[in-house]
Order: sequence, then structure tokens, then C-alpha cells
Amino acid sequence: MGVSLKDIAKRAGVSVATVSNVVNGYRPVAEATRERVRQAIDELGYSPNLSARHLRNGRTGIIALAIPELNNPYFAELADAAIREAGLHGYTVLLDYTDGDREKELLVSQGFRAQVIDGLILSPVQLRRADVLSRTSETPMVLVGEGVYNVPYDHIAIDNVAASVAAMTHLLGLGRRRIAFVGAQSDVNRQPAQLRLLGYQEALSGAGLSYDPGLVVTTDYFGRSDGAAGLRRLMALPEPPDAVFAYNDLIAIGVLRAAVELGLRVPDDIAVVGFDDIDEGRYSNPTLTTISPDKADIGRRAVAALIGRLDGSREAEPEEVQVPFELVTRESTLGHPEPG
Amino acid sequence: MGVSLKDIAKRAGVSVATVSNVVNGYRPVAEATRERVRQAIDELGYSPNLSARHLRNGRTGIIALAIPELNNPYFAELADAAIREAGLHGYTVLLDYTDGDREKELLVSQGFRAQVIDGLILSPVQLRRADVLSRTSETPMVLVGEGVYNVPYDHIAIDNVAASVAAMTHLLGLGRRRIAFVGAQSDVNRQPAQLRLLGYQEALSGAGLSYDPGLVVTTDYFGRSDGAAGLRRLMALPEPPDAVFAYNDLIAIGVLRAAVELGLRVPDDIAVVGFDDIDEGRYSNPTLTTISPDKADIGRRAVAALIGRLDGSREAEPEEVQVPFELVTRESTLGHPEPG
DNA sequence: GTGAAAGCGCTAACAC
DNA sequence: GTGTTAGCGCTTTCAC
Repeated sequence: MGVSLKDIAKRAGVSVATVSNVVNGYRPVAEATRERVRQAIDELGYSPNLSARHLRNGRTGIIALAIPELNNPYFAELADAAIREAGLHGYTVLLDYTDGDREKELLVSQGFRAQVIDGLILSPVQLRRADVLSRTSETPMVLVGEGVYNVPYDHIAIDNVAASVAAMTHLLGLGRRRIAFVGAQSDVNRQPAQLRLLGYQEALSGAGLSYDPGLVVTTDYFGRSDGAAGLRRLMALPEPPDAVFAYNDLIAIGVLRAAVELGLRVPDDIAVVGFDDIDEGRYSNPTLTTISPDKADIGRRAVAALIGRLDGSREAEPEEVQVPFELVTRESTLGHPEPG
Repeated sequence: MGVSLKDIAKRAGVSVATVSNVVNGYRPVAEATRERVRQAIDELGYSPNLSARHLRNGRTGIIALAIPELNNPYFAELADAAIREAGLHGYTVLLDYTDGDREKELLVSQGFRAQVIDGLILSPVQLRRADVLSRTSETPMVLVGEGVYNVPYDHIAIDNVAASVAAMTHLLGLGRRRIAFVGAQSDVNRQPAQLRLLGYQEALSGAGLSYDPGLVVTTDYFGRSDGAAGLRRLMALPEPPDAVFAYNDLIAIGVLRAAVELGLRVPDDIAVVGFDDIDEGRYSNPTLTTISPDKADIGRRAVAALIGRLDGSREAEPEEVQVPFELVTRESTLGHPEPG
């Protein structure tokens, strides 16, 4: 199985306990002894067997990040940040997929994998508040995103309602009056969609506009194709919209694409705002105005909070951590710059 | 530490060996006994401790997938497929980042993490053949992508030269004669870029065209911004190109964006072909003609090959597995359909 | 400052 | 078909 503590101990002429102490530094070891052990380790090329260590002390050094999917650049960026931050603390990240499926989210939160991981960061999509409250697993957990509020777990997210209002205010300020929302979910438990829709409604009523349910498009999922299909439906209305606020950037990009296919000019005929600020929107034609949550910050804070719980340095009550966001204005609402 | 085999054994009134056999099914167990054990497991909520199992049999059930980055949708899709396939076989995937950095690729291939993982799938970018040949780690490894050839490891990839020729043949067939290549790498060790460039050159000479090094743009990396910068440089030439073959889709999308900014019509003024067939290219404006490797197949086969090595079912000599590819033609070479 | 030894939970060889 | 037990590599308590 490779080199073990015992091998080193034999080589250095000391006990395994001493080698362990050199490796971990829990107890002082005489300088000369330490040196001999060091040398033996170098010569034999020892590295600790993590399974044995875990079996002993109940830790694996692995945390799980459970997200709906990786194909969505938003989660890819989030995962990226989380993995880097975890690495800084000596933790390894295991990615888990939920497919945005309630059963899988439940499974993950209930401690499927609990034997392998020290803690869990979950980005729930369908999970209900009651599901979280009735969780029995003792594995520390941190929530990210909009899934669930008011539960006894650290929760890292932006203020979705405020962000949506900001997006809408921008559109309203540009004089748009028939603003559609694409990406509502038929499933009432798809929380994030609810919050963004709420912001949409608040902004409308704040501007003295009435809420027209016909302008709210429900989608099955939140991909590019959903956005494209959404715009097609909207443009078939007797009174089509002059702007779209999309649940996320992927949907918005689908809208942009459908606009081209329908021969519409963006933003002249229809302005578009997305949500997430994925890289793709910086190079789309036209470029995409969007809400930019600080994704790296979310990943970092989630990992930091979880590790704080793991090592006991974070003992305060679970916290709702709000991460900053920004409205990034680009061509899909402001128009193209002069070519050249 | 949670429920152990011993707890179940006590509850069911049998030995731990029997419980183990019920759980793992290595040896037959009488139906009645099995039932009692099953019940005890359900009541107490047992799940095996993987660290202990690993300590015993030297397996963790975890394989690592080391890729340059997740932000690139190509790798996100690949990872997605690999993770799903691994799950089917009861394996969990640990994602590792190399940042396309030779040092990190070396570290990974040399068995950093070796204690945690049973095997490794590596997508090398900078690693040299000699690096791979001098590898000492005994952790089974499978290579994916174009990094390195002729090494004693299973290697899953498409035929990059043939794919590049296919892309070029398409452009040549459309009558393009000044075709640029964007995404060559100054570092000669960036293998994939070399192969695609080779295909580019072969196709040119096959068409009786001379190779103009001025039409080959070297980029630092292979992102959207590199593509945009590349096109700007090309269009500043005295004799600008009438087509671009991009090293990958991200670069191609940067090219599409820069074309808009420069006031060029695609494909009328300049046709564009990418490589990878990421989702993004299906919804870009214009949509992107590209080479479509079967990414899911690559992920699946890599995992299957690795697991075959792990469980001993794959004993043949290491193999170069060629995965099919396809040329997908879209608007960036064929032009827009009529709006409506 | 150092060593001996127990035991974490599991599998597999061996005995019955 | 079932039970007993050694031992995987490690940390940690208790002695010295």
C-alpha cells in the first residue's frame, strides 16, 4: 500500500507516535529526532494515508458542493471560486449534481455521501423550507442562492428582489412600459424565480403600471432554448412587449437569438436584461445588460462559512449573508456603439 | 461516529461478517438472516464508512478528473458526462484544476492526491510526452484531449488533424481563399493547437494554396477576448482574410463579436468556423459553424476505460481511442435564413 | 521527549 | 451458511 508511518519509524529508529508527531506537530519533538524523521520521510517518500487518518479522527478534508448543473456557466463560475477557496484551506471539493430535482436535493441534504464529506454547500432549486427544517443529517451545511430562506443554516445570496427592482428600474428609466418577464416557473417552489418575479411586480407597481399576467412567461427550465421559445410566444401577443426582463442570462441569450430570427432590433424594438452576468453575455451580439452578483464572493464566503463551522471557529447563529450585486448596462438596453 | 456494522450485527443477532455479506453480497446469506439484517439496517440507518472500507481494500471509489478550467463550457460538458458515467459505476468524481499550467499538470499526474483517488483522468494542455513517460505514480491514468500522443496510457480524443481538414474543406468549398487561423500558441508544447494548425496547413496545400504565416494569429490563451483581439489584428492587414478558422468556439465567438464591432458582415465579409460545438454557439448571432466532437462520448469512454483498469476488466495494451466528430454548419458560414 | 498499544470500521481468510 | 479474528494506517491516551 505504499509507505506508512511504521516504515518511517523503523527507518528512523523511533516509534510511530513520534513520527506522527513530527508530521502533525501536535507534541514537541526533539530537534535531532525530528531531523532524523524528516530525512526518513524524504528518503522513503511518505505521504499520509487519508483514509486511515479519517477513520481515526472522523474527518475527510472533503466538502461537497451540490449544484443543479455544471453546464450553466453561472454554476461553473461559482464552483470555480469555491474550489479555489477550499484549496486555500486544505480542503478538496466534491461536486454533486442535483439536476434541479427535488428528490436529489433531498438526498444530498439528507446526507447521502455523508461518509465521505465533512460538510456540504447546497444550491437548492426546488427544496422547500420544510424539507430543510426537517433535515436530520448532522453534516454541517451552508446554503447558497435563492432556494430557501429563514432556516437555521448559513445562507449566502444576493438580495434578489432588490436586484430585480434595479433591473426593472433601468428598463423603466429607458421609457419601456410593456415589460415582459421570461422564466417564471410553474412550480411554485422554484423560489428564485418567485423572488425575481416579485421584484418585477414591485417595480411595476412602483412605476404605477399595472401587472399583466400575459407578459409573464413560464418556462420549464432556464436554458437558452426556453428564452427563445418565450420571446416567440410574447411576440405573438396582440400587444407584444417592448422589453424583456429574463430570469437569467441563458434565457436572455435565447431571447436575443429569437429576436434576430424574428427580425427584431435589440434594443430598438425590444430591450433585454438578464441576470447572473455570465461571460457569454459580454460577447453576445448584442452584448447583454444584466445583474451581476459577485459570484466569486458567493463561492468564497460559502466555503469560508462552512469551514468555520467545521473547525469550530464560527460559532455564531446561522446568518443570512448578503453579497453585493451590480447592474451592468450593455448594448441590449443601451444600443450599439457606432461601428468602427 | 454513527452506526457501524457491529451495531447492526448486535441488533440482528448475527456476526459482523454476515452483515458485511448482506451489504456487499460477496457470499450467499440465508434468506431469513438477510431479512433480519436488512431490517436492522433500516431501523438503525446504517451506511458504510467509506474510509474504513478504503483502509481495508485500498480503494476510495473516487476518481479525479483534471481539466484546465471549468469556465470553459467545453470542459464543463466533458465533466458533466464523466460525472454521470462514473456515478453509474458507483464512482464519485473529484474535479481538479490545472489552469493549463504545466507545473500543476505535472503535480496532478505525479500523484498529488494519490491517497484520495483510485484513478485519474487528465486533460493535459502543456504536458510534454517526456513528462508523461517519466511518470512514476502508480495511480491508473487515462488521457483525454490532444495533449500527448504515443504514451503508454489509454487516450481518448478525436482526430484533430482530420477534423481541422474538414473545417477547412468546408470553407474552401464556399470559395474562401484567404483563410486565417486564430488560436495558434507561441508555446510549441501546446499540442492541440499544433494539430489543428497542421490540419489547417494540410488543407491549404491540398487546395493548392500557399501558406501565409501572416494569417496565423497566435494567442496567449483561448478565450473569447483572444478571438476578438485576433480578428482586429487580422483586419488591420493590407490583405485581410475572408474567413477564419478558430482553434475553438470561444475564440470563434470572440471573432464574431469583433466582427460586429468592426462593422463586418458574417459570413459575407468573413466566414467563421469554430471547434468544440459548445451550446453557446447554437444561440450566438450568427450561429456558429463548428466541429462537433462527441464530448459526452469522450467523457463516458474515459471513465469506462479508467474503471476498466481499476477493476482489472481492461487488461489490453493502452489504446488510442478515436471518438467521432462531425462538422455542424450554421450561419457563420452559410448565412442567415430569411427573418420571419 | 518518547514509546506501547488500543481501537476507529471494515473485509477476507480461516474455521466450523 | 455463519462466526471469529487479524490487520489496513493512523491518532491519542497512558506510561515512563
